[in-house]
Amino acid sequence: MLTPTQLCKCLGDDIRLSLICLLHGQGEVCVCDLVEAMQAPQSTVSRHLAQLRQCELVVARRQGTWMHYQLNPTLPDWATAAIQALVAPARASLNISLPNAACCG
Amino acid sequence: MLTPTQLCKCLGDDIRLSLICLLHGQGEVCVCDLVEAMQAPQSTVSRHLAQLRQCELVVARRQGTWMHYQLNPTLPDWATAAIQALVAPARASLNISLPNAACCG
DNA sequence: CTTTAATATCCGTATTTCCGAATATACGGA
DNA sequence: TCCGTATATTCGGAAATACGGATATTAAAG
Repeated sequence: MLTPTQLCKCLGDDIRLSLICLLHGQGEVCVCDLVEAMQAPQSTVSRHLAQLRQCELVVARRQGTWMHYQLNPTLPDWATAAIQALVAPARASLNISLPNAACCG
Repeated sequence: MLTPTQLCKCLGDDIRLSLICLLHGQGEVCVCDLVEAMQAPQSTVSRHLAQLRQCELVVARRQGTWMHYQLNPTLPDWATAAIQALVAPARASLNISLPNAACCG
């Protein structure tokens, strides 16, 4: 089960926090869009996504070769509240630009 | 200035998160009480307190040989909100027991 | 000015985390 | 079945972090 320490460890990294920001309030986003938005190597983004999945901060759905990620909609309330508090200032400090167009249908 | 990533890094450690829990809602607490509550070597507690000070999550006041720590009362609102969301579940998962009696006047 | 108590800092070591190229896997289409 | 695309995992090495005993600092007291 997710602990506060684990949540903070997960969010205590620019790439992972950026990914959470990209997913927050966005429904599903596919990996290619995340990779493009992050401007980081695919393996790096994928590794961080795996870590977020491991902590159950995000859930993934396969659609053909594409994977669609979204924030875990069943997070405990305290985690949702903490993320909610962090997203806005994180977007500002990390300069998050949402991917305007989906790479895949 | 404190960034969300920094805040999460600071809170993403059992000892530091425990210290924050011990200070939250408590006004000032002196180091000896924190060391006793943590059951960790004094140098370890002091090192983590220094890190929390560095990020400005806590402030210290010297009174003779004692140092009194408290949560920084001028944290940005988003940081206060995030900490607020985390403290209760952290207390539960980390088994935080508040020091009942102050070691120093 | 020496001693004692409280706390901070130093330092070598152990552990963890991060990176990205290379490789593997999963899937759809030809 | 073979190929190409999307994504995940592996792997070795680099960098960051954590640890705690030893030592330094600060201040009060004698």
